[in-house]
Amino acid sequence: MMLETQRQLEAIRRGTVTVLREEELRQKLEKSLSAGKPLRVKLGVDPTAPDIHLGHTVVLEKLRLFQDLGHQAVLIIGDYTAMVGDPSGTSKTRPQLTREKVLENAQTYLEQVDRILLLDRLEVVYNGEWFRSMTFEQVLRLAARLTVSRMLERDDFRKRYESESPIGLHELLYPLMQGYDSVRVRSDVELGGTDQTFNLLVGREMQKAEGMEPQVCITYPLLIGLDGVHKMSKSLGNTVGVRESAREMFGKLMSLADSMMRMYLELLTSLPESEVQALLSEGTHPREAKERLAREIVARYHGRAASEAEAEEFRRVFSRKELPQEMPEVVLEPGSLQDGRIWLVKLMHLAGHAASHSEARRLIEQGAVSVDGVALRDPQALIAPRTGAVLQVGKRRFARIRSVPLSGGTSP
RNA sequence: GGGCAGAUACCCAAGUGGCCAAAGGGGGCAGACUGUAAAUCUGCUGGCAAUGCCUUCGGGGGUUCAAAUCCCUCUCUGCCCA
Repeated sequence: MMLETQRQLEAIRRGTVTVLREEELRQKLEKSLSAGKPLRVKLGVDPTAPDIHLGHTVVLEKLRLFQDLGHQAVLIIGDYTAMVGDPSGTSKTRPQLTREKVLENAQTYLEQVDRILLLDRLEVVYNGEWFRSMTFEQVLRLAARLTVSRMLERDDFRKRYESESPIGLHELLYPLMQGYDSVRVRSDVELGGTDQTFNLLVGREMQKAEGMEPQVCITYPLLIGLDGVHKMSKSLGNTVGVRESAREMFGKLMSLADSMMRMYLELLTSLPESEVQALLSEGTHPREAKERLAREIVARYHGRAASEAEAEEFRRVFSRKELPQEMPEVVLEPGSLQDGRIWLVKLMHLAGHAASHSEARRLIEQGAVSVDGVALRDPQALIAPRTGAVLQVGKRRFARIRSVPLSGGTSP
């Protein structure tokens, strides 16, 4: 029993920033094991965006770890908290989502976590279940449990206050709501990113106030995004979404800064520590290590075969500078041609490789555009498209041209 | 409720009658160099078959030959007083 407790503790400790408090966790684990009663491990998510990215998956992976250890994972869908928008770590008020939007997002959210969590053993709860029917009196009583100065101690609020940017009154309620969730689901453990520390601690206080044994709070680092500087976040555009194609995922991961590799390997792959060490050692070329990392992560969402295929494709296109195996087609209707020719700028726009004609022009002037490997630098250029010709814009945007003959004709 | 300050492009921010499609920085894109890494250097970064034209400086209205810039009004934000 002692050994099992120790084993679980070690598994849980991996990758954490803080376990608060570790001694309580040990006791809870011991009690749980001897009574044969799994711990209730809470993770709250706000379905504010329909797409989840690797940054979100860090804690989800950890919740899965608890499932694997035999504990009860409780996923709270914050349909009500999403209507507030977690102020943690942000410098502005988040948009308040409508209930319909939130529920819609929640649905897609569950579809996406299915790759990570064991859904059949997951307890899913919406916090609207208890917030919806709360009376104003109850809200007031809850609100009396925290002070304004406590809130203003927080970096995020203080900065906003000092920079004279707005803080909505409702935002102050957020930690309270999250904390109350812990009371309602009687959580033994709550997981979150380091930015959640305050919210998690409020959970402890709320539970104590209700005479419950307080939850253990476990925090994990925030995954740094592709820019290598800021946390992964959709508004910063530095994300890898779990629903992106294998190709996109692979490419994005390969362009990761070297300094990010350790973090990604440790938080997103299940490679044993010894292998992680080997990959990061002098003996391994960073490109090799990164490729391994990319393969591991892509395999998680697209399967081994797709992941291997993508690795090969990547070597082909970027190391050997050959053409991709397959690429999107741009179909030219007869009507889009004049005297059998088309304006290059228009072709790029049609292929979706330039948002506007102006942008296409700029790209051409910058030498980013080629057809069949021949660079074209004249924005006025008209080209006679040959079916099968390859349009390339920049290093990574390709399209194969297909010219549709006049009706009745046969393909050349 | 009263007084004051403010809202500029993806973000921050300059501009206070024509020389403004709007300085600078960030971000992004492209080129060089590479390992589609980082760092660095260079260019671009509203739209339009384009030495010109059109739309854009919180919304609406006005003054003027001409408005991001002046006036009125509305909306939103912050500060001070109560």
